[in-house]
Amino acid sequence: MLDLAILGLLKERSMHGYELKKRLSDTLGPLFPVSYGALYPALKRLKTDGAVEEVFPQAEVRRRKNVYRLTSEGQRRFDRLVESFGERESLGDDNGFRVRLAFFRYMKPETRLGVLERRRTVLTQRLAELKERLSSYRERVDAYTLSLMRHGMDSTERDIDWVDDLIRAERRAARKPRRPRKRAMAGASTHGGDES
Amino acid sequence: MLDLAILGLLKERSMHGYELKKRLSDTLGPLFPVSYGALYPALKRLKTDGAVEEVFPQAEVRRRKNVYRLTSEGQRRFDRLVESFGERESLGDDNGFRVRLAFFRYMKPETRLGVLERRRTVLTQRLAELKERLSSYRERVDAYTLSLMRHGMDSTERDIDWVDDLIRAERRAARKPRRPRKRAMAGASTHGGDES
DNA sequence: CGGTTATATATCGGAGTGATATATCCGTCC
DNA sequence: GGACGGATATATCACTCCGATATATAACCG
Repeated sequence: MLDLAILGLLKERSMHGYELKKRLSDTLGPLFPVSYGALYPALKRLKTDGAVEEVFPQAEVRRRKNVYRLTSEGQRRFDRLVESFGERESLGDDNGFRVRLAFFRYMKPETRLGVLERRRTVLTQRLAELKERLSSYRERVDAYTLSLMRHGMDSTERDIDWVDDLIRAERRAARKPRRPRKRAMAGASTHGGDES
Repeated sequence: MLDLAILGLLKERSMHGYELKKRLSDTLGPLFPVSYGALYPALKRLKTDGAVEEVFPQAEVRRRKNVYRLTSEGQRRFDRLVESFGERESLGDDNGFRVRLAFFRYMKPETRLGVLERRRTVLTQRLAELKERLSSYRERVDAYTLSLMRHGMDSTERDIDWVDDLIRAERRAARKPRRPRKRAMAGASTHGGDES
Protein backbone atom coordinates (compact mmCIF):
# COMPACT_ATOMS: atom_id res chain seq x y z
CA MET A 1 0.00 0.00 0.00
CA LEU A 2 2.48 2.58 1.19
CA ASP A 3 5.15 0.60 -0.66
CA LEU A 4 3.19 1.01 -3.85
CA ALA A 5 2.95 4.75 -3.41
CA ILE A 6 6.66 5.13 -2.62
CA LEU A 7 7.74 2.97 -5.53
CA GLY A 8 5.33 4.80 -7.81
CA LEU A 9 6.69 8.20 -6.91
CA LEU A 10 10.27 7.06 -7.23
CA LYS A 11 9.53 5.96 -10.79
CA GLU A 12 9.42 9.63 -11.71
CA ARG A 13 12.61 10.58 -9.95
CA SER A 14 14.75 9.90 -6.88
CA MET A 15 13.66 11.57 -3.67
CA HIS A 16 14.15 11.60 0.07
CA GLY A 17 11.55 10.68 2.66
CA TYR A 18 10.30 14.10 3.52
CA GLU A 19 9.75 14.97 -0.13
CA LEU A 20 7.92 11.70 -0.70
CA LYS A 21 5.55 12.48 2.11
CA LYS A 22 5.07 16.01 0.88
CA ARG A 23 4.29 14.87 -2.64
CA LEU A 24 1.73 12.35 -1.48
CA SER A 25 0.03 14.70 0.93
CA ASP A 26 0.06 17.54 -1.55
CA THR A 27 -1.67 15.74 -4.36
CA LEU A 28 -3.81 13.16 -2.61
CA GLY A 29 -4.26 15.00 0.67
CA PRO A 30 -6.95 13.44 2.84
CA LEU A 31 -7.60 10.78 0.20
CA PHE A 32 -4.47 8.95 1.27
CA PRO A 33 -3.01 10.04 4.60
CA VAL A 34 0.67 9.24 5.16
CA SER A 35 2.46 9.37 8.49
CA TYR A 36 6.19 9.49 9.08
CA GLY A 37 5.84 6.62 11.47
CA ALA A 38 4.87 4.50 8.50
CA LEU A 39 7.00 6.16 5.85
CA TYR A 40 10.49 5.91 7.30
CA PRO A 41 10.19 2.29 8.41
CA ALA A 42 8.79 1.48 4.97
CA LEU A 43 11.79 3.10 3.28
CA LYS A 44 14.14 1.14 5.50
CA ARG A 45 12.30 -2.06 4.64
CA LEU A 46 12.34 -1.38 0.92
CA LYS A 47 16.05 -0.64 1.10
CA THR A 48 16.74 -3.90 2.93
CA ASP A 49 14.72 -5.75 0.33
CA GLY A 50 16.69 -4.11 -2.46
CA ALA A 51 13.73 -2.34 -4.02
CA VAL A 52 15.32 1.05 -3.51
CA GLU A 53 18.92 2.14 -2.99
CA GLU A 54 20.41 5.17 -1.34
CA VAL A 55 22.04 7.67 -3.64
CA PHE A 56 24.63 10.11 -2.38
CA PRO A 57 24.47 13.40 -4.26
CA GLN A 58 27.69 14.67 -5.87
CA ALA A 59 29.05 16.59 -2.87
CA GLU A 60 30.71 14.96 0.10
CA VAL A 61 29.36 16.13 3.46
CA ARG A 62 25.68 16.32 2.43
CA ARG A 63 24.55 13.65 4.88
CA ARG A 64 21.30 15.08 6.04
CA LYS A 65 18.97 13.94 3.32
CA ASN A 66 18.62 10.27 2.50
CA VAL A 67 17.85 10.21 -1.20
CA TYR A 68 16.42 6.99 -2.56
CA ARG A 69 16.47 5.67 -6.11
CA LEU A 70 14.28 2.94 -7.55
CA THR A 71 16.17 -0.23 -8.51
CA SER A 72 15.13 -2.65 -11.22
CA GLU A 73 14.00 -4.97 -8.45
CA GLY A 74 11.83 -2.10 -7.24
CA GLN A 75 10.36 -1.71 -10.72
CA ARG A 76 9.35 -5.36 -10.70
CA ARG A 77 7.98 -5.00 -7.18
CA PHE A 78 5.80 -2.09 -8.28
CA ASP A 79 4.37 -4.09 -11.17
CA ARG A 80 3.70 -7.07 -8.91
CA LEU A 81 1.92 -4.87 -6.35
CA VAL A 82 -0.21 -3.28 -9.03
CA GLU A 83 -1.35 -6.59 -10.46
CA SER A 84 -2.10 -8.04 -7.05
CA PHE A 85 -5.01 -5.70 -6.44
CA GLY A 86 -8.06 -7.48 -5.17
CA GLU A 87 -6.20 -10.46 -3.73
CA ARG A 88 -5.00 -9.22 -0.38
CA GLU A 89 -7.22 -6.17 -0.37
CA SER A 90 -10.20 -6.52 1.93
CA LEU A 91 -13.63 -4.98 1.73
CA GLY A 92 -12.59 -2.15 3.98
CA ASP A 93 -9.49 -1.18 2.07
CA ASP A 94 -10.41 1.75 -0.09
CA ASN A 95 -6.99 3.35 0.02
CA GLY A 96 -5.57 0.54 -2.05
CA PHE A 97 -7.72 1.47 -4.99
CA ARG A 98 -7.11 5.17 -4.64
CA VAL A 99 -3.34 4.79 -4.63
CA ARG A 100 -3.46 2.51 -7.64
CA LEU A 101 -5.61 5.01 -9.47
CA ALA A 102 -3.11 7.75 -8.68
CA PHE A 103 -0.48 5.69 -10.52
CA PHE A 104 -2.67 4.43 -13.32
CA ARG A 105 -0.53 6.23 -15.87
CA TYR A 106 2.23 3.68 -15.30
CA MET A 107 0.05 0.68 -15.97
CA LYS A 108 -0.81 -1.14 -19.15
CA PRO A 109 -4.38 -0.56 -20.39
CA GLU A 110 -5.39 -4.16 -19.64
CA THR A 111 -4.05 -3.84 -16.11
CA ARG A 112 -6.05 -0.68 -15.62
CA LEU A 113 -9.23 -2.36 -16.78
CA GLY A 114 -8.54 -5.33 -14.53
CA VAL A 115 -8.09 -3.11 -11.48
CA LEU A 116 -11.27 -1.18 -12.27
CA GLU A 117 -13.29 -4.32 -12.73
CA ARG A 118 -12.08 -5.88 -9.53
CA ARG A 119 -12.90 -2.65 -7.77
CA ARG A 120 -16.36 -2.76 -9.23
CA THR A 121 -16.85 -6.30 -7.97
CA VAL A 122 -15.85 -5.32 -4.45
CA LEU A 123 -18.21 -2.35 -4.44
CA THR A 124 -21.07 -4.43 -5.84
CA GLN A 125 -20.58 -7.02 -3.12
CA ARG A 126 -20.50 -4.31 -0.51
CA LEU A 127 -23.72 -2.86 -1.81
CA ALA A 128 -25.40 -6.25 -1.84
CA GLU A 129 -24.28 -6.86 1.73
CA LEU A 130 -25.66 -3.51 2.86
CA LYS A 131 -28.97 -4.14 1.11
CA GLU A 132 -29.21 -7.58 2.66
CA ARG A 133 -28.52 -6.23 6.13
CA LEU A 134 -30.90 -3.35 5.68
CA SER A 135 -33.78 -5.61 4.73
CA SER A 136 -33.18 -8.15 7.48
CA TYR A 137 -32.51 -5.69 10.30
CA ARG A 138 -34.72 -2.78 9.29
CA GLU A 139 -37.10 -3.39 12.18
CA ARG A 140 -34.49 -4.04 14.81
CA VAL A 141 -32.10 -1.10 14.42
CA ASP A 142 -32.65 2.47 15.57
CA ALA A 143 -33.15 5.43 13.24
CA TYR A 144 -29.50 6.49 13.45
CA THR A 145 -28.16 3.15 12.35
CA LEU A 146 -30.79 3.05 9.64
CA SER A 147 -29.67 6.41 8.32
CA LEU A 148 -26.08 5.21 8.44
CA MET A 149 -26.92 2.13 6.40
CA ARG A 150 -28.89 4.12 3.86
CA HIS A 151 -26.17 6.68 3.40
CA GLY A 152 -23.67 3.84 3.08
CA MET A 153 -25.71 2.37 0.27
CA ASP A 154 -26.09 5.71 -1.48
CA SER A 155 -22.37 6.37 -1.30
CA THR A 156 -21.50 2.92 -2.56
CA GLU A 157 -23.88 3.32 -5.48
CA ARG A 158 -22.23 6.58 -6.43
CA ASP A 159 -18.81 4.97 -6.17
CA ILE A 160 -19.96 2.25 -8.54
CA ASP A 161 -21.24 4.85 -11.01
CA TRP A 162 -17.92 6.58 -10.83
CA VAL A 163 -15.98 3.39 -11.48
CA ASP A 164 -18.31 2.66 -14.38
CA ASP A 165 -17.44 6.03 -15.86
CA LEU A 166 -13.77 5.21 -15.52
CA ILE A 167 -14.30 1.83 -17.16
CA ARG A 168 -16.19 3.40 -20.04
CA ALA A 169 -13.49 6.00 -20.56
CA GLU A 170 -10.86 3.27 -20.53
CA ARG A 171 -12.73 1.23 -23.13
CA ARG A 172 -13.23 4.29 -25.30
CA ALA A 173 -9.53 5.07 -25.15
CA ALA A 174 -8.75 1.47 -26.10
CA ARG A 175 -10.90 1.65 -29.23
CA LYS A 176 -9.55 4.83 -30.74
CA PRO A 177 -6.03 4.81 -29.39
CA ARG A 178 -3.93 7.74 -28.25
CA ARG A 179 -5.38 10.57 -30.23
CA PRO A 180 -6.49 13.30 -27.82
CA ARG A 181 -3.22 13.18 -25.89
CA LYS A 182 -4.30 15.75 -23.31
CA ARG A 183 -8.06 15.42 -23.47
CA ALA A 184 -8.58 11.83 -22.37
CA MET A 185 -10.94 10.97 -19.49
CA ALA A 186 -13.52 13.58 -20.46
CA GLY A 187 -16.50 11.45 -19.45
CA ALA A 188 -15.29 10.70 -15.98
CA SER A 189 -14.25 14.19 -15.07
CA THR A 190 -17.49 15.27 -13.46
CA HIS A 191 -16.95 12.85 -10.61
CA GLY A 192 -14.46 12.68 -7.76
CA GLY A 193 -13.75 11.06 -4.38
CA ASP A 194 -14.47 7.52 -3.36
CA GLU A 195 -15.28 4.97 -0.79
CA SER A 196 -17.72 3.66 1.76
CA MET B 1 -12.74 2.82 18.54
CA LEU B 2 -13.23 -0.89 18.95
CA ASP B 3 -13.45 -0.29 22.68
CA LEU B 4 -16.33 2.06 22.14
CA ALA B 5 -18.22 -0.48 20.06
CA ILE B 6 -17.65 -3.27 22.59
CA LEU B 7 -18.67 -1.12 25.52
CA GLY B 8 -21.68 0.15 23.61
CA LEU B 9 -22.92 -3.32 22.83
CA LEU B 10 -22.37 -4.53 26.37
CA LYS B 11 -24.62 -1.73 27.61
CA GLU B 12 -27.55 -3.67 26.20
CA ARG B 13 -26.57 -6.98 27.70
CA SER B 14 -23.63 -9.19 28.59
CA MET B 15 -22.08 -11.14 25.75
CA HIS B 16 -19.07 -13.21 24.74
CA GLY B 17 -16.55 -12.24 22.09
CA TYR B 18 -17.93 -14.20 19.20
CA GLU B 19 -21.39 -12.77 19.70
CA LEU B 20 -19.98 -9.25 19.93
CA LYS B 21 -18.28 -9.69 16.59
CA LYS B 22 -21.38 -11.19 15.07
CA ARG B 23 -23.55 -8.33 16.25
CA LEU B 24 -21.23 -5.69 14.90
CA SER B 25 -20.73 -7.34 11.55
CA ASP B 26 -24.43 -8.13 11.22
CA THR B 27 -25.68 -4.61 11.70
CA LEU B 28 -22.81 -2.45 10.48
CA GLY B 29 -21.28 -4.91 8.04
CA PRO B 30 -18.71 -3.28 5.79
CA LEU B 31 -19.30 0.09 7.46
CA PHE B 32 -17.26 -1.05 10.42
CA PRO B 33 -15.15 -4.16 9.85
CA VAL B 34 -14.10 -6.06 12.96
CA SER B 35 -11.42 -8.74 13.11
CA TYR B 36 -10.87 -11.28 15.85
CA GLY B 37 -7.26 -10.27 15.99
CA ALA B 38 -8.42 -6.91 17.26
CA LEU B 39 -11.45 -8.06 19.24
CA TYR B 40 -10.01 -10.62 21.63
CA PRO B 41 -6.99 -8.56 22.64
CA ALA B 42 -9.31 -5.60 23.13
CA LEU B 43 -11.52 -7.65 25.46
CA LYS B 44 -8.50 -8.77 27.43
CA ARG B 45 -7.33 -5.18 27.72
CA LEU B 46 -10.73 -3.92 28.82
CA LYS B 47 -10.88 -6.66 31.42
CA THR B 48 -7.45 -5.77 32.77
CA ASP B 49 -8.53 -2.15 32.95
CA GLY B 50 -11.65 -3.10 34.86
CA ALA B 51 -14.06 -1.80 32.22
CA VAL B 52 -15.61 -5.23 31.80
CA GLU B 53 -15.71 -8.30 33.99
CA GLU B 54 -16.11 -11.95 33.24
CA VAL B 55 -19.38 -13.49 34.29
CA PHE B 56 -19.72 -17.23 34.82
CA PRO B 57 -23.20 -18.43 33.93
CA GLN B 58 -25.10 -20.38 36.59
CA ALA B 59 -23.81 -23.86 35.73
CA GLU B 60 -20.37 -25.10 36.64
CA VAL B 61 -18.44 -26.63 33.75
CA ARG B 62 -19.53 -24.13 31.04
CA ARG B 63 -16.00 -22.88 30.41
CA ARG B 64 -16.06 -22.47 26.71
CA LYS B 65 -17.66 -19.09 26.36
CA ASN B 66 -16.15 -16.05 28.05
CA VAL B 67 -19.10 -13.88 28.83
CA TYR B 68 -18.35 -10.24 29.63
CA ARG B 69 -20.41 -7.76 31.59
CA LEU B 70 -20.03 -3.99 31.61
CA THR B 71 -18.84 -2.54 34.92
CA SER B 72 -19.62 0.94 36.20
CA GLU B 73 -16.05 1.85 35.30
CA GLY B 74 -16.87 0.63 31.81
CA GLN B 75 -19.93 2.87 31.74
CA ARG B 76 -17.78 5.86 32.54
CA ARG B 77 -15.23 4.80 29.94
CA PHE B 78 -17.93 4.66 27.30
CA ASP B 79 -19.10 8.17 28.13
CA ARG B 80 -15.54 9.47 28.07
CA LEU B 81 -14.86 7.88 24.69
CA VAL B 82 -18.04 9.32 23.26
CA GLU B 83 -17.27 12.85 24.39
CA SER B 84 -13.69 12.65 23.15
CA PHE B 85 -14.74 12.55 19.52
CA GLY B 86 -12.80 14.96 17.39
CA GLU B 87 -9.83 15.18 19.72
CA ARG B 88 -7.84 12.08 18.89
CA GLU B 89 -9.72 11.34 15.69
CA SER B 90 -7.80 12.27 12.59
CA LEU B 91 -9.01 13.38 9.20
CA GLY B 92 -8.80 9.86 7.91
CA ASP B 93 -10.77 8.23 10.70
CA ASP B 94 -14.29 7.87 9.40
CA ASN B 95 -15.03 4.73 11.36
CA GLY B 96 -14.96 6.71 14.57
CA PHE B 97 -17.95 8.72 13.53
CA ARG B 98 -19.84 5.74 12.20
CA VAL B 99 -19.46 3.77 15.39
CA ARG B 100 -20.54 6.72 17.47
CA LEU B 101 -23.58 7.18 15.30
CA ALA B 102 -24.47 3.52 15.79
CA PHE B 103 -24.61 4.17 19.53
CA PHE B 104 -26.21 7.59 19.39
CA ARG B 105 -29.23 6.32 21.28
CA TYR B 106 -27.16 6.10 24.44
CA MET B 107 -25.99 9.70 24.30
CA LYS B 108 -27.51 12.86 25.63
CA PRO B 109 -29.01 15.16 22.97
CA GLU B 110 -26.31 17.80 23.52
CA THR B 111 -23.60 15.19 23.12
CA ARG B 112 -25.17 14.04 19.88
CA LEU B 113 -25.23 17.56 18.52
CA GLY B 114 -21.64 18.09 19.58
CA VAL B 115 -20.48 14.97 17.77
CA LEU B 116 -22.38 15.91 14.65
CA GLU B 117 -20.99 19.41 14.62
CA ARG B 118 -17.43 18.27 15.11
CA ARG B 119 -17.96 15.80 12.30
CA ARG B 120 -19.22 18.59 10.12
CA THR B 121 -16.12 20.63 10.85
CA VAL B 122 -13.82 17.78 9.89
CA LEU B 123 -15.67 17.21 6.62
CA THR B 124 -15.68 20.90 5.81
CA GLN B 125 -11.94 21.09 6.36
CA ARG B 126 -11.44 18.05 4.21
CA LEU B 127 -13.48 19.59 1.43
CA ALA B 128 -11.57 22.85 1.65
CA GLU B 129 -8.30 20.95 1.50
CA LEU B 130 -9.41 19.03 -1.57
CA LYS B 131 -10.58 22.22 -3.29
CA GLU B 132 -7.32 23.92 -2.49
CA ARG B 133 -5.28 21.02 -3.85
CA LEU B 134 -7.44 20.73 -6.92
CA SER B 135 -6.99 24.36 -7.84
CA SER B 136 -3.25 24.46 -7.22
CA TYR B 137 -2.41 21.13 -8.85
CA ARG B 138 -5.02 20.97 -11.60
CA GLU B 139 -2.43 21.46 -14.33
CA ARG B 140 0.19 19.17 -12.91
CA VAL B 141 -1.74 15.97 -12.18
CA ASP B 142 -2.97 13.41 -14.69
CA ALA B 143 -6.61 12.81 -15.59
CA TYR B 144 -6.94 9.85 -13.22
CA THR B 145 -5.79 11.75 -10.19
CA LEU B 146 -8.01 14.63 -11.24
CA SER B 147 -11.02 12.35 -11.38
CA LEU B 148 -10.08 10.94 -7.99
CA MET B 149 -9.94 14.42 -6.49
CA ARG B 150 -13.24 15.42 -8.02
CA HIS B 151 -15.01 12.33 -6.85
CA GLY B 152 -13.52 12.87 -3.41
CA MET B 153 -14.99 16.35 -3.33
CA ASP B 154 -18.37 15.15 -4.50
CA SER B 155 -18.48 12.44 -1.87
CA THR B 156 -17.42 14.79 0.87
CA GLU B 157 -20.08 17.28 -0.14
CA ARG B 158 -22.71 14.57 0.07
CA ASP B 159 -21.41 13.50 3.45
CA ILE B 160 -21.76 17.07 4.66
CA ASP B 161 -25.33 17.24 3.36
CA TRP B 162 -26.10 14.05 5.19
CA VAL B 163 -24.63 15.32 8.45
CA ASP B 164 -26.63 18.51 8.00
CA ASP B 165 -29.78 16.45 7.72
CA LEU B 166 -28.89 14.66 10.92
CA ILE B 167 -28.23 17.96 12.66
CA ARG B 168 -31.56 19.37 11.50
CA ALA B 169 -33.39 16.29 12.69
CA GLU B 170 -31.63 16.54 16.03
CA ARG B 171 -32.60 20.19 16.44
CA ARG B 172 -36.18 19.44 15.46
CA ALA B 173 -36.37 16.66 18.02
CA ALA B 174 -35.00 19.04 20.65
CA ARG B 175 -37.72 21.64 20.00
CA LYS B 176 -40.79 19.42 20.23
CA PRO B 177 -39.55 16.77 22.60
CA ARG B 178 -40.28 13.07 22.49
CA ARG B 179 -43.65 12.99 20.82
CA PRO B 180 -43.36 10.74 17.77
CA ARG B 181 -41.55 8.05 19.73
CA LYS B 182 -40.98 5.81 16.69
CA ARG B 183 -40.99 8.33 13.87
CA ALA B 184 -38.03 10.53 14.70
CA MET B 185 -35.29 11.15 12.13
CA ALA B 186 -37.74 11.41 9.24
CA GLY B 187 -35.75 14.04 7.40
CA ALA B 188 -32.49 12.17 7.37
CA SER B 189 -33.84 8.86 6.23
CA THR B 190 -33.27 9.38 2.53
CA HIS B 191 -29.56 9.38 3.05
CA GLY B 192 -27.08 6.78 4.27
CA GLY B 193 -23.43 5.68 4.32
CA ASP B 194 -20.47 7.93 4.78
CA GLU B 195 -16.91 8.84 4.17
CA SER B 196 -14.35 9.83 1.66
C1' DC C 1 -22.13 -42.95 12.08
C1' DG C 2 -19.14 -39.57 9.84
C1' DG C 3 -18.80 -35.15 7.47
C1' DT C 4 -19.61 -30.42 7.07
C1' DT C 5 -20.70 -26.13 8.99
C1' DA C 6 -21.20 -22.92 12.86
C1' DT C 7 -19.52 -21.57 17.29
C1' DA C 8 -15.72 -20.02 20.06
C1' DT C 9 -11.08 -18.43 21.64
C1' DA C 10 -6.31 -17.40 20.95
C1' DT C 11 -2.01 -15.89 18.97
C1' DC C 12 1.36 -14.13 15.47
C1' DG C 13 3.90 -11.20 12.25
C1' DG C 14 3.48 -7.19 9.90
C1' DA C 15 1.88 -2.59 9.14
C1' DG C 16 -0.11 1.94 10.32
C1' DT C 17 -1.12 5.83 13.87
C1' DG C 18 -0.13 9.69 16.64
C1' DA C 19 3.18 11.56 19.44
C1' DT C 20 7.48 12.98 20.43
C1' DA C 21 12.48 13.97 20.12
C1' DT C 22 16.07 16.04 17.80
C1' DA C 23 18.60 18.18 14.68
C1' DT C 24 19.63 21.68 10.73
C1' DC C 25 18.61 25.15 7.46
C1' DC C 26 16.69 29.61 6.02
C1' DG C 27 14.58 34.02 6.05
C1' DT C 28 13.62 38.18 8.50
C1' DC C 29 12.92 41.50 11.92
C1' DC C 30 15.22 44.38 15.14
C1' DG D 1 24.81 40.11 13.21
C1' DG D 2 22.21 37.41 15.87
C1' DA D 3 18.07 35.73 17.89
C1' DC D 4 13.79 33.64 16.59
C1' DG D 5 10.54 31.05 14.36
C1' DG D 6 9.12 28.12 10.80
C1' DA D 7 10.12 24.76 7.34
C1' DT D 8 13.03 20.83 6.41
C1' DA D 9 14.50 16.24 7.70
C1' DT D 10 14.96 11.75 10.12
C1' DA D 11 13.93 8.53 13.67
C1' DT D 12 11.58 6.00 17.26
C1' DC D 13 7.92 4.69 20.60
C1' DA D 14 3.75 2.45 22.39
C1' DC D 15 -0.31 1.08 20.84
C1' DT D 16 -3.85 -0.65 17.76
C1' DC D 17 -5.45 -3.18 14.04
C1' DC D 18 -5.36 -6.61 10.18
C1' DG D 19 -5.13 -11.10 8.11
C1' DA D 20 -3.87 -15.61 8.74
C1' DT D 21 -3.71 -19.56 11.20
C1' DA D 22 -4.41 -23.02 14.84
C1' DT D 23 -7.39 -25.52 17.62
C1' DA D 24 -11.19 -26.96 19.82
C1' DT D 25 -16.30 -28.27 20.54
C1' DA D 26 -21.25 -28.11 19.23
C1' DA D 27 -24.94 -28.70 15.97
C1' DC D 28 -26.98 -30.33 12.00
C1' DC D 29 -27.87 -33.72 8.51
C1' DG D 30 -28.03 -37.50 5.40
